[in-house]
Amino acid sequence: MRLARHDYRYTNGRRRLVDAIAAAGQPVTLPDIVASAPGLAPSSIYRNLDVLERSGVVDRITASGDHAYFEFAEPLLSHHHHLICVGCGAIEDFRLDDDVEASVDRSLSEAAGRAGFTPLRHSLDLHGYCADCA
Amino acid sequence: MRLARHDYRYTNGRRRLVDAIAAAGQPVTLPDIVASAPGLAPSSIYRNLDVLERSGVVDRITASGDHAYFEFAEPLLSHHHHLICVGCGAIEDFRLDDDVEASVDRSLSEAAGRAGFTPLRHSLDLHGYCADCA
DNA sequence: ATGATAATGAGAGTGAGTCTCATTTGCAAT
DNA sequence: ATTGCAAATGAGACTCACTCTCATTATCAT
Repeated sequence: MRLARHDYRYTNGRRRLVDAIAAAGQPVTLPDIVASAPGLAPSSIYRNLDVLERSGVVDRITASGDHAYFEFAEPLLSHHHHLICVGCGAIEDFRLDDDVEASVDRSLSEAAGRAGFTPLRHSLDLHGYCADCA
Repeated sequence: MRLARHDYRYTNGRRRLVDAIAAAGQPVTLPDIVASAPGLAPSSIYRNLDVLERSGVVDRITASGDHAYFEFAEPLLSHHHHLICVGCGAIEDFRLDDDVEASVDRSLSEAAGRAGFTPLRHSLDLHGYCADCA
């Protein structure tokens, strides 16, 4: 369990939070979580999302819109990107062909090198209208 | 002038705002703008950034961090991506080779098609440490 | 069981960004 | 130039996502 490595306890609330994210199957906001796990206190959810992020369980997605989105971290899911609907704000995951991903990585490394930049990760998001909003 | 098309006036404050963004040469936050153009009222800057965004003059970059970043829109600059420093939050522009860009576009279109998604634009950002923070 | 310590939750607090509205400015037409 | 009017300004009130506080409660090791 990833929490144990950081001296965090696997409590009831954290289990329900993880379950709620798992149940959604796509990135969720705080209201999404409250809706699917009523009774969890918002302040605790935020605190625990933070703990989970620090422990490498969850990634925070900062898109434009009122709320941040959360999903399981890339070591748990596999590397992927996001379709972000500019209409309703929904975020969906998708994957890219390995060869394209590899060429992107190569190009990014070059660009980083030229700028004296130490790369950690990249994000590639497609913005547009989802099937419902089109 | 792009503002005219939308019945917006090219006022003194808007000129100073545009000048401040131009002078920076890289994406800026509200505090950056206030620092380089003292006397501009924050409420007016925000209002005008909104006007400029709607008019297609300025793009808003929503990264993690306290403030949104603004830079000239892609029709004015050319298509580019961002190096985002997770240490200090600074954002720098960079370009990708045309052939890589083209293959990314092709792959994104395919992925969008599979999901019934209507693409508008993509964002590709590299997160890491800038030369100063490394 | 029992103690030490971390987690919880309710509500107060913070701060970026937005809204309001009385005043000022830019623009067009006389 | 002047006048009239609609749009822009700016100071401050307001909103609301998110964080912090702290007294209470749950978890874990012994």
